[in-house]
Amino acid sequence: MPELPEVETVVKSLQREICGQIIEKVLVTEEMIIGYPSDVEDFKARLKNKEILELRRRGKYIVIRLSANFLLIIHLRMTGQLLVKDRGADKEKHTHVIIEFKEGFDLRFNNVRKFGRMYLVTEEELEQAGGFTELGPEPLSANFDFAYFSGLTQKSRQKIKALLLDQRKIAGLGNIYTDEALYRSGIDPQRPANSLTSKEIKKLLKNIKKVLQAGIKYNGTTFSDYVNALGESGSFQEKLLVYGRKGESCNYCGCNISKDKVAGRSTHFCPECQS
DNA sequence: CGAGGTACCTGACAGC
DNA sequence: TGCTGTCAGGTACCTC
Repeated sequence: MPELPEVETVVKSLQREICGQIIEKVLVTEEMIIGYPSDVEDFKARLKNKEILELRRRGKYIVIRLSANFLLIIHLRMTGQLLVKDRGADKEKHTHVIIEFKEGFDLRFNNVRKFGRMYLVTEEELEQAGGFTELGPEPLSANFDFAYFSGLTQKSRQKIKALLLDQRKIAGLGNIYTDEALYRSGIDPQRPANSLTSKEIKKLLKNIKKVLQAGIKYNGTTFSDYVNALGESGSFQEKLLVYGRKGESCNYCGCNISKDKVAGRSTHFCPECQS
């Protein structure tokens, strides 16, 4: 479900609700959600009485900084939701973890497909494990610039779509925003990365940033599951030019938008503008 | 290194 | 109504 703009929106909405809260109790009804520590009782015990200090995003990860140097790191994968709920609210069918705050409300982790994960580590543990070094730069940061991106593309024969989806190279792009950025740049998703001209690289770089910023501005893209921490949908789906528009006409040339498998993912593109 | 496949899970939807 | 197959915003892991 969520890519960078959706995760960013969740973090922002959550920040306002849970900063400064103290954790009283944690309920875990689906143990596979807890990626670390391996003992769920440790997970629960470590969280007890910790204060929520700060929230941030790294790629598609949500990073919650807690007191005593702990970090609660969450990946929503396809269908994860983090929701602020009243203590008495009905537990939904796919609520797998509930973090109860002393003030009387909860943070609940819903996840239909159970792919999402929560990791509770100390700063030291994270560092020992190599931290987030496996993740590429943030696409909206100044580090993600022409020099970096052209170096990346020029030394790879990968299909450009596969490269954009590779979190070790760029952290945060997913299937929707990749298709949108490639379409807006007029680049065939199948092109080998090292076949892009310098002009195309510039254009793609600019459009990656633009499409992500627009996604954030419209609070993300909601097709089915994605909502922010208050249960509110995003609206960027209304601005999509190719994703989910198979058979509809291209805004520029009028021909039908196609959908094919590229790099193992369903890929939407205009066969005319992106040839 | 790159490509392609499988697996993890559940639900929605199309077609019969 | 119900069965079957396909697909889904992500990623890890395997083989060729």
